[in-house]
Amino acid sequence: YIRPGVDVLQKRGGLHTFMNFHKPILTDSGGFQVFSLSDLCKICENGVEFRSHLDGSSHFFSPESVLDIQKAIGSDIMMVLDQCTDYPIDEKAAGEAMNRTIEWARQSVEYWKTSFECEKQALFAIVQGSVFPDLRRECALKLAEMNFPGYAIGGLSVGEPKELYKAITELTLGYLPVDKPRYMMGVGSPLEILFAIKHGVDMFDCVMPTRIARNGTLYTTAGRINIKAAQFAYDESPLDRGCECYVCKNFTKSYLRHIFRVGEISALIYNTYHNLYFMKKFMDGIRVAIEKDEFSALMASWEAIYSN
RNA sequence: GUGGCUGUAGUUCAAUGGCAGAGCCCCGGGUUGUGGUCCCGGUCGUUGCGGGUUCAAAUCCCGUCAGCCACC
Repeated sequence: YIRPGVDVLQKRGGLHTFMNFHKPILTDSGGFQVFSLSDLCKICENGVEFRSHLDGSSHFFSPESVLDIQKAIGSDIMMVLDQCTDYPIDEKAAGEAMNRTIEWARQSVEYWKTSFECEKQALFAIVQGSVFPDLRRECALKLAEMNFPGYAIGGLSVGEPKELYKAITELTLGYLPVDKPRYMMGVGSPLEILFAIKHGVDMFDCVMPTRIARNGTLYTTAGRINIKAAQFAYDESPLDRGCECYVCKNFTKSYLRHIFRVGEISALIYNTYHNLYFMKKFMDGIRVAIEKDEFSALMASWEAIYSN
């Protein structure tokens, strides 16, 4: 919306053509940007006022307008506008954000059903309610009544304790329809993904693999490594002996450490590529294990390697 | 040859007589609904060298060495 702009994406034939990516694309509504860029946003009953970080211009997003944008750019799975809350937050404020999220979801699904080709572009709802079980239950049940094509759990992994995160995830999943995709937003680490899948989550998205890659941390089948570490200065082995990706087949840790430290752009690309390759293989491994009924064993083996 | 300026952490620089500090670098950790940002913690000193004054010197004095500038 801000850059390159809806008009560019539309004239270039939508996201799939623009990116030459011909698989399903999920787009977020901007609800999380409201949360993470809260200094530039003001929330009211009808939507959110957003100030561009590029030129300071003011824009207003409503539940309907964010769907218009996602429609125009050709999203396959659109997300409703929601209100993500910070942690910690008191129950009253969390309840207000939840009620607003529910009301916006109601408006969203109404607009979607009347103005969209529903078979072509799906719309997912987002459960809020912070760490309060009563709020999570109420939100999940009310959204479930609206019969969305899929449901997301939002507002987690924003700083709450690990045990609270686990309890709320499990509880919320229990109130969402099992015949619809259940999507955990913004998660996460390998172990968090395993935990979530164990309890029924079907979809994820997360910046973690790419962000930590850009900052020098790589996933391997032997745990996380920090390529900046001095111990790799003379290391002639690949990032991960068990990995067949382009980076592992061609470069040593010593070289990857060097190009990262001197700021070579290629280092960011290689690191990112490797971590995404790892995640793909990680997820494929989970699918195979589930098919063979070996999920528990696989989870135990990863837990022995990763501590977070 | 003469005059002047400057020498402080790996580096760029603070500290004008009173516990020698900061940024960067370096070392370690973090990053949860994308942007290299950012956050947290840590190591590092014969204050060019030698003497002197002083209770106390990076600081004042003498000498010396090095770099730079100007002039001859």
